[in-house]
Amino acid sequence: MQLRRADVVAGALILLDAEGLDALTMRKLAAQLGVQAGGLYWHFKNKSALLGAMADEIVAPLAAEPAPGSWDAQLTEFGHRYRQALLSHRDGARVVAGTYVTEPNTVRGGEMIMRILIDAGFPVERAGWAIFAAGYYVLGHCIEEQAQLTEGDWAERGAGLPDSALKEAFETTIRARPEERFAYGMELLLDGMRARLGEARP
Amino acid sequence: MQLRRADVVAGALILLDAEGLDALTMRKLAAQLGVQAGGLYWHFKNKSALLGAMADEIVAPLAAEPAPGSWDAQLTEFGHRYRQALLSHRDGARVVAGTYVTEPNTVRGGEMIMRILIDAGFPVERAGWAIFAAGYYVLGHCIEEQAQLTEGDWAERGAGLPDSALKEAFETTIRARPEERFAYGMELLLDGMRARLGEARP
DNA sequence: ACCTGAACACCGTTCAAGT
DNA sequence: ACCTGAACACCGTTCAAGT
Repeated sequence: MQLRRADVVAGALILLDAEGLDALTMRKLAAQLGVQAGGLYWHFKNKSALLGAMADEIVAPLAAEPAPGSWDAQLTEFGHRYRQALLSHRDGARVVAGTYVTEPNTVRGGEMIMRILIDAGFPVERAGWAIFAAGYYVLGHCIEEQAQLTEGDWAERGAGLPDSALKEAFETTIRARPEERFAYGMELLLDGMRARLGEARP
Repeated sequence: MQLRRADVVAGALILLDAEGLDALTMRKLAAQLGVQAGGLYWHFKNKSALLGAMADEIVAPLAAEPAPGSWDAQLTEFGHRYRQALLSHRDGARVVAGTYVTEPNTVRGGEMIMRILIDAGFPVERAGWAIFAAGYYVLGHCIEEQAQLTEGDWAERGAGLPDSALKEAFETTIRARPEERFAYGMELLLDGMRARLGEARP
């Protein structure tokens, strides 16, 4: 039974979950699929093309329509859905961050978010800027969330800090419930968007 | 003449600027410093410790006091200073993103930013959350800014997209003056912080 | 069309031994 | 204290050749 492109991606995601991004090598993946390493290059031009395909798979939940509601509720929903998608695979955020995907799910998701903001009254250019900004936030947050799992306790790192407001902030931040902290940052950005929208059409 | 730790970091930053992060190897660095690869491990436990030291060097401008002014002006200043610092070395944003630094400049910078927000009236925990959020934004923005240089024209990527609101947003976003786009995202976050601060103590 | 076998040109890291 | 020499255990990628 031959290997199809989709089998390679599926196998790669299994290996990712089992061993993490740093241990995801073409050789290990090939072995798991019962194939020689070179054989993978018939399906993918190189490793980064494979990672792109994995990223698009991870981000697939973004291609679904948002529930009806106000533009800010829909945007919040997308933000949380994006986070969940990234967290659904080990090192998922790092995989997605490392690729500039123009594959189907990413594109569909991006289009829907754009439509929400534009329909809400944002000029096209500002809508793009706002969405990029929110995207950076979500990615950064999730990369750090997932780093905690891999790197053992962050408390260790905090311990390296001198006593200070920073240390206290660091520790309370790290100890915070991640969803709550994530939602706070999303709200910060949404407050900003609401303020800017108010200016645009009073 | 022997190599000191600081010489290794300085040499690494030169190599980084010349060849980029992906080409920064312990072997090339050693060759440039006139030393064997193994010799570097006397100065640094491993490559990631070296990258941490490089990150702290890159971020050194954050250790300077902000100009007197309102809390939001000071925060804006820090944001732009952070961006400039990241852009001052090739792939600087990726170097900093890949390390959780507890070294002197990072710590001092972090403490000053915390103090600004706390003095402005933010509770410690929320100040930490807000600053992490802003930090993710700046890093993400700069990583993408620097990716443009290395990856050739982004227009190429945009060309892969189907015609849509997303494509238009993508292209206008990419074509925008980076400082202007950066400032817009910073303002979004600051608007959010102002709104939250208003609630906290009316 | 899909994969093997084998090679090429690298990596980071360790560690006895030298000075 | 600081570094050499040499090895260990890997990488991603290419490509003739097989089926």
